[in-house]
Amino acid sequence: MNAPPPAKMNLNLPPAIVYPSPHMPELPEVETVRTGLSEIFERQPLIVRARLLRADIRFAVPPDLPARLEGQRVVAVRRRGKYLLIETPRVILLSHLGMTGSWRVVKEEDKHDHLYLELDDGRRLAFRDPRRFGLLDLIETGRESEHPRLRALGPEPFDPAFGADYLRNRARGRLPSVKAFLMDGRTVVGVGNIYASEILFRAGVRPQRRAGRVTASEWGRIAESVRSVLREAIAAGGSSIRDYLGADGEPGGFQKSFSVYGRERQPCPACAAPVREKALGGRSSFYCAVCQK
DNA sequence: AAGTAGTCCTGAGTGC
DNA sequence: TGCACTCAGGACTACT
Repeated sequence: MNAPPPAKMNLNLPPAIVYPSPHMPELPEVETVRTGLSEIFERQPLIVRARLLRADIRFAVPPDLPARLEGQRVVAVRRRGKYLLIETPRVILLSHLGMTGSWRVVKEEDKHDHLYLELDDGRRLAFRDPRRFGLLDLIETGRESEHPRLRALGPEPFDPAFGADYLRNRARGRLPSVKAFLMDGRTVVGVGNIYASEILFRAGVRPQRRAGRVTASEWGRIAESVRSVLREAIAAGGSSIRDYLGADGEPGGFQKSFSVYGRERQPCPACAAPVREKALGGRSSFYCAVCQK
């Protein structure tokens, strides 16, 4: 798949940069996939056959997964954080796209296809994941809140329970960086490495600030930025569903613009000072030292 | 208990 | 051209 944007590649581009999609599924991409899957499953097709091609992805896929899916009708597709829940009356197929996972309607087989769902409308849906960081599991319908992967997740960014007060209370006394704090799925779901930098740029807060030292008004801007950055990214992805889920499957036209991510040494879009890069907790982080305090 | 480091994987990019 | 090496990322596990 596409590599993340190497900054050197863009040295001569103007500040209003549009990068090729890094194609890394953060919450907006997962929501885009969810929308596409909902359309595919709109008429509640029967899964006539399920085929597990390899079970050794990030976590071992239960061997009885195909058998328990066959004969079921998909009635809904939901999202929790970056997890997708493909729901049937008896079982829920839980999937996480990891870094390189995708769901797509396929005709041709690929060596990175790990699960096929053959539907009674003749379509074949593939879970494809070259790096195998993804996850596939089954949950009994109605018991998703008990699943170990979902149980400890924090609020959705668009949930009323998420907001400035929530963040401030939770961050009290915390030593880790505000960026690591935001990326912790127990704090809030769906904020990955790319959007964490973008969110903190919009909020005017440096990523390396200790979470416990962020002020109330800064939390207000951060909470608002979490929602607005993700909302805009979802809106941008909405038109690219076919790129993710089309018959050809290649994510061609999806483009996304970033203010600071992947732009070290290039001008800040607000003040033109060079964007800085700093590793935080082993993850590359980007910020403007002038605009972010 | 909170915090940190290590781990999984493979394609793309880089350097020689 | 080919090979060795590094890097990217989410989120878990295993330490301190």
